[in-house]
Formats: sequence, structure tokens, C-alpha cells
Amino acid sequence: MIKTRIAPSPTGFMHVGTLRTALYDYLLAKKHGGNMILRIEDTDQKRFVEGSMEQLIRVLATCGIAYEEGPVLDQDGNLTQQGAHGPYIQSQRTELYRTRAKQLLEKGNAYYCFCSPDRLEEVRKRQTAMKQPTKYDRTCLLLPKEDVERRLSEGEKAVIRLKMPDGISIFDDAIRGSVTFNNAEIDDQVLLKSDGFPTYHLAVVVDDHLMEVTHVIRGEEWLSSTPKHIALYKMFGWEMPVFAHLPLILNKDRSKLSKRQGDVAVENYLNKGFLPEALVNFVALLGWNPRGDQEIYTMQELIDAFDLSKVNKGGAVFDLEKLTWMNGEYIRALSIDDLIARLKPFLTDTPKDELLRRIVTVEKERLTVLAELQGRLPMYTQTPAIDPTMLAWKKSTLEDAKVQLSAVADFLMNCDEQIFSSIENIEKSVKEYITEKSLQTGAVLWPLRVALSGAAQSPSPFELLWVLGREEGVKRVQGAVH
RNA sequence: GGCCCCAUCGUCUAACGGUUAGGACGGCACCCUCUCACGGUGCAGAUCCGGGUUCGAUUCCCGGUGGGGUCACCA
Repeated sequence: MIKTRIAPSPTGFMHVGTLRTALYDYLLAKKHGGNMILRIEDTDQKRFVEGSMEQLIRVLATCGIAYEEGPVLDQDGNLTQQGAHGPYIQSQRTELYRTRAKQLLEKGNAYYCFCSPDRLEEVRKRQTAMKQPTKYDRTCLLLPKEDVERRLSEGEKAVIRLKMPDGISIFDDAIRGSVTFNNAEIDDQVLLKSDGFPTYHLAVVVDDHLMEVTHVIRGEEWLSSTPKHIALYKMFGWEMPVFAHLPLILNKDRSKLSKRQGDVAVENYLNKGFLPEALVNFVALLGWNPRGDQEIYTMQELIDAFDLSKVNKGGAVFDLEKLTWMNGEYIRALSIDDLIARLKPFLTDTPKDELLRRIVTVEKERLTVLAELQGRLPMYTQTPAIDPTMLAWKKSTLEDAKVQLSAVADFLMNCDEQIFSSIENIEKSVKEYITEKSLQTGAVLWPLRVALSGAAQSPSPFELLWVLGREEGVKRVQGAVH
């Protein structure tokens, strides 16, 4: 059975790259009836941010990415874990890593290293100056056993390093095909830090094996450390998973997507009012395409079409404009009720139900992100200040505009109340009025719209009248005349 | 710099040796229209370069060039 896993660090936010990886993990697992795991990689205590695990769990849930194993939130919002291979939080598994590191030590596949960060730094500087690859010089590998024992018993801080074997590492990446490295160029990676925590490299291999992960999907930044992981799999005698290194998501300048150049946090997009479905749809298509001309996909369609071997190799620029367009598409596809429900969290003051419903009906096709609506509310809820110079249509005069407005106000005041029941009826009646009086459409509608909205650009006068109602509408028109 | 990866319109991508190199976002023009938005139509816009292989290369191979990633007791 296929088993995938997403393994984020609890650093306070979810990177969009993590979302895409999680999505691909999910798509691959679901496509083949497999399972997905959420594992928290919190082996760096310095980077841990309180509450971020819960946040990660919530973001995955709102994006519709469900996993079978890992930390979850119960009904009261408390963190629990589910699955047969837990715990799924690495800081709760440290004993496991220590045991495995010791095992490597005994077999001569790893060794203690007492070198100080300062010395390591010096070594690197020297190597850089001599234009040599920067890697540990293996000083501690030559230490006599007795020395090691003594220093350890004296309580000296030490790390455990992988003794990188000779030879070459070849593996078949599901996306890139065969990749080869010369082991001589690979560093003796620290596996267990002096604080007793494992590094990513040890923990990821141990956990993926113990949790029976079959497909390791991760970003391309991990490609060059894969030989270390392969060495570990071989030393432990474990079966290797399929590796799939995803192309990077890029900034406009084609460097790895970073905070400096825009939002990288999924939470930021959600908070601005990008719909999770839109974000998922967009991110799914960064580096992969189901072939064909379709742009909008449901999750089920993505699952059905997903194919790891069709993921692109080249990095993909995160195009905010296309995301924004896609979000607008999703907003327009929503029902009014659904849209209102999603809009409410973004409103600081919420108009009464019927008014809000009408506003949303009119604004729906104009919204690109949910957070925009709040700024458009005053047009409907506050009497606008009218700039008289704006009232005149094209080459028409202010006087003429006022004449037209007075007449329209009279018409609106005296017409059948029924016409206010729909935008279409209002439009029909007002246009009939214009025709009957042989007026110029623009000469009436422009001043009318400006009088209603106070803005050069706004929804149509018919839409505005429908939202505002007869009373408020007439009041605004009369107000513009005086 | 060493190693590794990558390379089709500005951007996301399609074309598993033979297509007028297709679609989408963005841009521009036009239509709809009182304005905005929506919608519709159209236009501009790409195979990094050089060698091979082949009757024929976007596609396969090699070499350049360019870009990126990585070289931590961070992931």
C-alpha cells in the first residue's frame, strides 16, 4: 500500500511549498487508495513556535488535505494523535533516534566528534580558501577508543557523525530519473546533536522506515542530501522508499520563494481572503498539469488525474496575478449563501442580513479576494459626499444633470413599488422612462449613478437602487440636487 | 568555487520525432455598456546557443551558455 507523509516544522506558519508537497502527498495516496501521515519535525528546539502544530493541523484541514495518521485536534481543540506508528511528533521519539545512532556507532558506521563549532568554522574557512569542498576533516574519526570513552565519561559534549561510505550513490528519482553522487564529496553529517536531539537526516530516515512510508515527496532543496539518507538506509538494511524531489516554487526573480519578496505563508493568503480551494487548485498546478486546457479542478479531479511522473522538473514562479484571477473564478462560482458565510469573518461591521445579501449579490462579480468587501461597504451604508463636478456627464452640464436628477427622483418616488423587487425590473422601468421622455441614456444614468454612489466607478445605478431601496435611493438623488 | 538539478510566450504550462508549436494568467484592441466589474471576440508574444543522430527535431545524444539548489550540532 502506498503511504506518503508531510513532515513540516512547527515554525509558526505553513510555507506554500509545504502546502503543495502535502497536496501531492495527499493526491498520490488517495489516487492509489493509500494513506497519508502528518509528522511534526520539531528536532530544533530553537525554532519551535508555540501553537504552530495546532495551526498546521488547522490549515491542512481547511485546505481539505486529510491524513490517516498523525497529530489531530479533538472536539475541544486539544492535540491528540492517531495511528499505529506514533508518536508522530519527533521530540517525543528521541529515544528511538538515540538507539539507532548507537547501533550505527557499534557497527562502525558512525563516530563521536568533539570538535567545537569554532574549529569546524576554521576548517571550513581553510577549505574555502583552498577552493576545496567544505566538509568535516574527520579528525575525530582517528581518535583512539579509550580517548573517546574518557572524554565522554568526563561529560564532554559530543555529536555523532555519519561515516559516509566510499563509492557512489545512485537512486532513481520518480520525477528526475537517475541521479548520481560521488560519496567522497558528501560530508560526514551530524546525526545526533550534542543536545541529544537528532538532525533531520537521521530522524527522517528512521521515521520514514518505522512509519512504513513508501513515497518520500519533498522539495528539490533536499536532493543533494539524499545520498546521506541512502547511506543510512543501506547501513540499517532497510528498504528504500521512492524519492520524488519537487521543483522549487520561485520568486519573480526565480530564486527560491522567500519571505523577502512576498507572502510565503499559507495563512497570509487565507487571511487576505483567498479561498482554500483556489489556493489548492493554484498550487497544484505549479509544477504539474493534468494535460489539456482545463484550469479549474475539484479535489477529486486532481486526485483522478495525479501522476508523479508528470511533475515538471523546472522551478515554477508563484504568479500572484494568476492566483488572484483564479480566486475570482472560485468566488463567482459560489452560491450567495456560501459566499456570505465565507465573507463574514472578513467584515468588521456586518450589515443586516437582507442588506448584506444584496450587497454581496452585486459585489460578487467584482471581488477578487474576500477581504476587499469591507472597503466597499461605505458606498452602501453611508450617504456619499457628492463632488458636483463629477455629476455632469461628458459634455453635459451640471445644470442639466440636476434637471435630470430631479426628474428621475420624481419618477422613482411615484413609480410602482414593485419595480424595486429586482435589478432587472429597475433597469427595465428606468430605461422605459428614458425612452418615453426621449432622453439620452448617459445623460440620465451617469448623474444618477454618481448621485447614488458618489463615485466615478461603481456598480450600475440599477444595482445600487436595488441594494439601497427606494427610500434611500431617492434620498441620495435628491441630496445630490441640493 | 565544488557537487547536483533544470531550461517552450513576461508567468503557469500542452505538444510521449512529423502540429500554422495549443491553452491559461497578464498586456493590447474591439464588442456589451452611463462608469467599474463580469462576459464575448480578436491581436501581439516562446522552443537559450552550437554540434550531432534522423528523411525529419521543442522532443533523443554531446558540448556550451544561463538559471537554480546545496555545501550547519536548521529543516
